[in-house]
Amino acid sequence: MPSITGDSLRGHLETLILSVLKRSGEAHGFEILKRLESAGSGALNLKEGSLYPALYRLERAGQVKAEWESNSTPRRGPRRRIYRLTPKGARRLEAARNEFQNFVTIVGGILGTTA
Amino acid sequence: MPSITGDSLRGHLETLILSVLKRSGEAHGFEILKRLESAGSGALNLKEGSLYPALYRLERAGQVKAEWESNSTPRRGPRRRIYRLTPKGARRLEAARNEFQNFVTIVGGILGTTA
DNA sequence: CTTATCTATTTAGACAGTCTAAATATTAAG
DNA sequence: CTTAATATTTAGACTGTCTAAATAGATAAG
Repeated sequence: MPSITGDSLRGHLETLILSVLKRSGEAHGFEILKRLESAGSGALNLKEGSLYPALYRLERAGQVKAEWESNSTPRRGPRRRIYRLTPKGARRLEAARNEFQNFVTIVGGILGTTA
Repeated sequence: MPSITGDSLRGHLETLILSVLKRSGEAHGFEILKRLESAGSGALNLKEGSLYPALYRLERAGQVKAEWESNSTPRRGPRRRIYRLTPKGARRLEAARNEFQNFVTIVGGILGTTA
Protein backbone atom coordinates (compact mmCIF):
# COMPACT_ATOMS: atom_id res chain seq x y z
CA MET A 1 0.00 0.00 0.00
CA PRO A 2 1.62 3.26 -1.08
CA SER A 3 1.67 5.87 1.59
CA ILE A 4 2.21 9.62 1.61
CA THR A 5 4.71 10.65 4.24
CA GLY A 6 4.46 13.68 6.44
CA ASP A 7 7.17 15.50 4.59
CA SER A 8 5.30 15.31 1.31
CA LEU A 9 2.10 16.49 2.93
CA ARG A 10 3.75 19.58 4.29
CA GLY A 11 2.36 22.75 2.89
CA HIS A 12 -0.60 20.96 1.34
CA LEU A 13 -2.64 19.89 4.33
CA GLU A 14 -4.47 23.18 4.79
CA THR A 15 -5.44 23.17 1.16
CA LEU A 16 -6.80 19.64 1.49
CA ILE A 17 -8.92 20.70 4.44
CA LEU A 18 -10.33 23.67 2.56
CA SER A 19 -11.10 21.39 -0.34
CA VAL A 20 -13.13 18.84 1.61
CA LEU A 21 -15.08 21.65 3.24
CA LYS A 22 -15.82 23.07 -0.18
CA ARG A 23 -16.81 19.75 -1.70
CA SER A 24 -18.75 18.14 1.12
CA GLY A 25 -19.82 21.09 3.20
CA GLU A 26 -19.23 21.96 6.82
CA ALA A 27 -17.90 19.36 9.19
CA HIS A 28 -16.26 18.86 12.56
CA GLY A 29 -12.60 17.94 12.87
CA PHE A 30 -13.01 14.24 13.26
CA GLU A 31 -15.21 14.02 10.23
CA ILE A 32 -12.74 16.01 8.16
CA LEU A 33 -10.16 13.48 9.22
CA LYS A 34 -12.33 10.60 8.08
CA ARG A 35 -13.23 12.33 4.84
CA LEU A 36 -9.58 12.82 4.05
CA GLU A 37 -8.68 9.27 4.94
CA SER A 38 -11.48 8.02 2.76
CA ALA A 39 -10.60 10.32 -0.12
CA GLY A 40 -6.97 9.31 0.19
CA SER A 41 -7.77 5.62 -0.14
CA GLY A 42 -5.65 4.89 2.89
CA ALA A 43 -2.56 6.61 1.50
CA LEU A 44 -3.05 9.60 3.75
CA ASN A 45 -1.92 8.73 7.24
CA LEU A 46 -3.16 11.90 8.80
CA LYS A 47 -3.08 12.31 12.57
CA GLU A 48 -5.09 14.44 14.98
CA GLY A 49 -1.88 16.10 16.06
CA SER A 50 -1.54 17.47 12.55
CA LEU A 51 -5.17 18.15 11.72
CA TYR A 52 -6.29 20.18 14.70
CA PRO A 53 -3.36 22.60 14.66
CA ALA A 54 -4.01 23.07 10.95
CA LEU A 55 -7.65 23.88 11.70
CA TYR A 56 -6.57 26.46 14.27
CA ARG A 57 -4.25 28.06 11.75
CA LEU A 58 -7.04 28.23 9.20
CA GLU A 59 -9.39 29.72 11.77
CA ARG A 60 -6.86 32.32 12.83
CA ALA A 61 -6.34 33.19 9.17
CA GLY A 62 -10.07 33.66 8.68
CA GLN A 63 -10.29 30.93 6.09
CA VAL A 64 -12.67 28.82 8.12
CA LYS A 65 -15.25 29.74 10.74
CA ALA A 66 -15.79 27.44 13.71
CA GLU A 67 -18.79 27.06 15.98
CA TRP A 68 -19.54 24.74 18.85
CA GLU A 69 -22.32 22.38 17.96
CA SER A 70 -25.50 22.78 19.96
CA ASN A 71 -26.51 19.97 22.28
CA SER A 72 -29.99 19.74 20.85
CA THR A 73 -29.64 16.25 19.45
CA PRO A 74 -28.27 13.99 22.17
CA ARG A 75 -25.31 12.04 20.98
CA ARG A 76 -22.37 10.15 22.31
CA GLY A 77 -19.16 12.03 22.96
CA PRO A 78 -18.03 15.55 23.67
CA ARG A 79 -19.23 18.69 21.94
CA ARG A 80 -17.95 19.15 18.45
CA ARG A 81 -16.62 22.16 16.66
CA ILE A 82 -18.20 22.63 13.26
CA TYR A 83 -15.99 24.20 10.64
CA ARG A 84 -17.15 25.84 7.48
CA LEU A 85 -15.43 27.62 4.64
CA THR A 86 -15.44 31.42 4.58
CA PRO A 87 -15.35 33.44 1.37
CA LYS A 88 -11.75 34.18 2.17
CA GLY A 89 -11.07 30.47 2.52
CA ALA A 90 -12.74 29.80 -0.80
CA ARG A 91 -10.50 32.34 -2.48
CA ARG A 92 -7.46 30.85 -0.81
CA LEU A 93 -8.51 27.42 -2.05
CA GLU A 94 -8.67 28.63 -5.62
CA ALA A 95 -5.21 30.15 -5.35
CA ALA A 96 -3.82 27.03 -3.69
CA ARG A 97 -5.17 24.86 -6.48
CA ASN A 98 -3.23 26.91 -8.98
CA GLU A 99 -0.14 26.72 -6.82
CA PHE A 100 -0.49 22.98 -6.66
CA GLN A 101 -0.82 22.73 -10.40
CA ASN A 102 2.30 24.84 -10.78
CA PHE A 103 4.12 22.69 -8.26
CA VAL A 104 3.19 19.52 -10.13
CA THR A 105 4.26 21.02 -13.44
CA ILE A 106 7.65 22.11 -12.17
CA VAL A 107 8.55 19.11 -10.04
CA GLY A 108 6.96 16.62 -12.41
CA GLY A 109 8.86 18.22 -15.24
CA ILE A 110 12.18 17.76 -13.51
CA LEU A 111 11.34 14.21 -12.52
CA GLY A 112 10.25 13.43 -16.04
CA THR A 113 6.94 12.05 -14.91
CA THR A 114 5.02 14.25 -17.29
CA ALA A 115 7.49 14.71 -20.16
CA MET B 1 6.02 34.90 -10.78
CA PRO B 2 4.72 31.79 -9.03
CA SER B 3 7.07 30.38 -6.48
CA ILE B 4 7.34 27.04 -4.74
CA THR B 5 7.74 27.45 -1.01
CA GLY B 6 10.04 25.46 1.21
CA ASP B 7 7.19 23.55 2.75
CA SER B 8 6.04 22.20 -0.58
CA LEU B 9 9.56 21.22 -1.54
CA ARG B 10 9.99 19.19 1.59
CA GLY B 11 10.42 15.53 0.91
CA HIS B 12 10.95 16.11 -2.80
CA LEU B 13 14.32 17.85 -2.93
CA GLU B 14 16.42 14.70 -2.75
CA THR B 15 14.42 13.22 -5.59
CA LEU B 16 14.97 16.34 -7.66
CA ILE B 17 18.71 16.10 -7.11
CA LEU B 18 18.78 12.45 -8.13
CA SER B 19 16.80 13.34 -11.21
CA VAL B 20 19.14 16.04 -12.48
CA LEU B 21 22.10 13.74 -11.92
CA LYS B 22 20.35 11.06 -13.92
CA ARG B 23 19.35 13.35 -16.75
CA SER B 24 22.43 15.56 -17.12
CA GLY B 25 25.15 13.42 -15.59
CA GLU B 26 27.53 14.07 -12.72
CA ALA B 27 27.92 17.56 -11.35
CA HIS B 28 29.19 19.52 -8.39
CA GLY B 29 26.83 21.10 -5.89
CA PHE B 30 26.76 24.55 -7.34
CA GLU B 31 25.98 23.26 -10.77
CA ILE B 32 23.16 21.10 -9.44
CA LEU B 33 21.80 24.25 -7.87
CA LYS B 34 21.93 26.08 -11.17
CA ARG B 35 20.46 23.17 -13.09
CA LEU B 36 17.53 23.05 -10.70
CA GLU B 37 16.98 26.78 -10.85
CA SER B 38 17.06 26.63 -14.60
CA ALA B 39 14.76 23.61 -14.78
CA GLY B 40 12.40 25.27 -12.35
CA SER B 41 12.08 28.41 -14.45
CA GLY B 42 12.74 30.52 -11.41
CA ALA B 43 9.94 28.97 -9.36
CA LEU B 44 12.40 26.96 -7.31
CA ASN B 45 14.04 29.22 -4.77
CA LEU B 46 16.55 26.71 -3.61
CA LYS B 47 19.31 27.74 -1.22
CA GLU B 48 22.77 26.35 -0.51
CA GLY B 49 21.71 25.76 3.06
CA SER B 50 19.16 23.29 1.79
CA LEU B 51 21.08 21.76 -1.08
CA TYR B 52 24.34 20.79 0.58
CA PRO B 53 22.74 19.08 3.57
CA ALA B 54 20.57 17.17 1.11
CA LEU B 55 23.67 16.07 -0.80
CA TYR B 56 25.25 14.85 2.43
CA ARG B 57 22.15 12.85 3.24
CA LEU B 58 22.18 11.28 -0.20
CA GLU B 59 25.86 10.46 0.13
CA ARG B 60 25.39 8.89 3.55
CA ALA B 61 22.52 6.85 2.12
CA GLY B 62 24.74 5.60 -0.70
CA GLN B 63 22.54 7.13 -3.36
CA VAL B 64 25.24 9.41 -4.70
CA LYS B 65 29.01 9.08 -4.71
CA ALA B 66 31.15 12.17 -4.21
CA GLU B 67 34.74 12.83 -5.22
CA TRP B 68 36.94 15.88 -4.96
CA GLU B 69 37.73 17.25 -8.36
CA SER B 70 41.38 17.06 -9.36
CA ASN B 71 43.27 20.32 -9.82
CA SER B 72 44.52 19.35 -13.27
CA THR B 73 42.71 22.10 -15.14
CA PRO B 74 43.41 25.38 -13.39
CA ARG B 75 40.23 27.24 -12.67
CA ARG B 76 38.95 30.00 -10.48
CA GLY B 77 37.66 29.11 -7.05
CA PRO B 78 37.96 26.31 -4.52
CA ARG B 79 37.99 22.60 -5.22
CA ARG B 80 34.67 21.12 -6.11
CA ARG B 81 32.97 17.96 -5.04
CA ILE B 82 31.64 16.00 -7.98
CA TYR B 83 28.52 13.98 -7.34
CA ARG B 84 27.28 11.11 -9.43
CA LEU B 85 24.36 8.74 -9.16
CA THR B 86 24.97 5.24 -7.79
CA PRO B 87 22.91 2.21 -8.86
CA LYS B 88 21.21 2.44 -5.50
CA GLY B 89 20.40 6.08 -6.17
CA ALA B 90 18.98 5.20 -9.57
CA ARG B 91 16.69 2.64 -7.99
CA ARG B 92 15.62 5.13 -5.37
CA LEU B 93 14.84 7.64 -8.11
CA GLU B 94 12.56 5.18 -9.86
CA ALA B 95 10.71 4.47 -6.64
CA ALA B 96 10.45 8.17 -5.83
CA ARG B 97 8.97 8.90 -9.23
CA ASN B 98 6.20 6.44 -8.53
CA GLU B 99 5.67 7.92 -5.11
CA PHE B 100 5.38 11.36 -6.64
CA GLN B 101 2.85 10.13 -9.17
CA ASN B 102 0.85 8.59 -6.37
CA PHE B 103 1.08 11.79 -4.36
CA VAL B 104 -0.18 13.83 -7.30
CA THR B 105 -3.04 11.43 -7.90
CA ILE B 106 -4.20 11.47 -4.30
CA VAL B 107 -3.76 15.14 -3.52
CA GLY B 108 -4.83 16.28 -6.97
CA GLY B 109 -7.89 14.10 -6.67
CA ILE B 110 -8.94 15.70 -3.42
CA LEU B 111 -8.26 19.19 -4.75
CA GLY B 112 -10.18 18.43 -7.89
CA THR B 113 -7.38 19.57 -10.13
CA THR B 114 -7.46 16.34 -12.08
CA ALA B 115 -11.10 15.33 -11.84
C1' DC C 1 51.98 43.45 -4.74
C1' DT C 2 47.55 44.50 -3.25
C1' DT C 3 42.82 44.34 -3.69
C1' DA C 4 38.60 42.94 -5.69
C1' DT C 5 35.82 39.53 -7.63
C1' DC C 6 34.05 35.21 -8.90
C1' DT C 7 33.16 30.52 -7.65
C1' DA C 8 32.08 27.05 -4.30
C1' DT C 9 31.53 24.82 0.08
C1' DT C 10 30.47 24.75 4.85
C1' DT C 11 27.98 25.65 8.88
C1' DA C 12 25.25 27.90 12.93
C1' DG C 13 20.85 28.80 14.22
C1' DA C 14 15.91 29.94 13.47
C1' DC C 15 11.54 28.21 12.25
C1' DA C 16 7.46 25.58 11.24
C1' DG C 17 4.64 21.69 10.39
C1' DT C 18 4.53 17.17 10.68
C1' DC C 19 4.41 12.98 14.06
C1' DT C 20 3.95 10.23 18.47
C1' DA C 21 1.47 9.71 22.32
C1' DA C 22 -1.30 10.55 25.85
C1' DA C 23 -4.64 13.30 28.58
C1' DT C 24 -9.18 14.92 28.84
C1' DA C 25 -14.21 15.02 28.21
C1' DT C 26 -18.96 13.43 27.36
C1' DT C 27 -22.55 10.23 26.73
C1' DA C 28 -24.61 5.67 25.50
C1' DA C 29 -24.70 0.94 26.18
C1' DG C 30 -24.38 -3.13 28.98
C1' DC D 1 -20.84 1.31 37.84
C1' DT D 2 -18.10 0.12 34.13
C1' DT D 3 -16.89 0.00 29.49
C1' DA D 4 -16.81 1.62 24.88
C1' DA D 5 -17.20 5.10 21.44
C1' DT D 6 -16.50 9.74 19.92
C1' DA D 7 -13.95 13.94 19.76
C1' DT D 8 -10.76 17.51 21.08
C1' DT D 9 -6.60 19.16 23.08
C1' DT D 10 -1.85 19.40 23.97
C1' DA D 11 3.28 18.40 25.14
C1' DG D 12 7.35 17.33 23.04
C1' DA D 13 10.36 15.19 19.47
C1' DC D 14 12.00 15.37 14.91
C1' DT D 15 13.45 16.91 10.51
C1' DG D 16 14.21 19.60 6.55
C1' DT D 17 13.69 23.80 4.99
C1' DC D 18 15.51 28.88 5.28
C1' DT D 19 18.50 32.93 6.58
C1' DA D 20 22.86 34.42 6.79
C1' DA D 21 27.38 34.50 7.13
C1' DA D 22 32.06 32.46 7.38
C1' DT D 23 35.56 30.33 4.88
C1' DA D 24 38.36 29.61 0.93
C1' DG D 25 41.07 29.52 -3.48
C1' DA D 26 42.34 31.40 -7.86
C1' DT D 27 42.51 34.87 -11.13
C1' DA D 28 41.93 39.65 -12.79
C1' DA D 29 42.59 44.46 -12.31
C1' DG D 30 45.19 48.36 -10.99
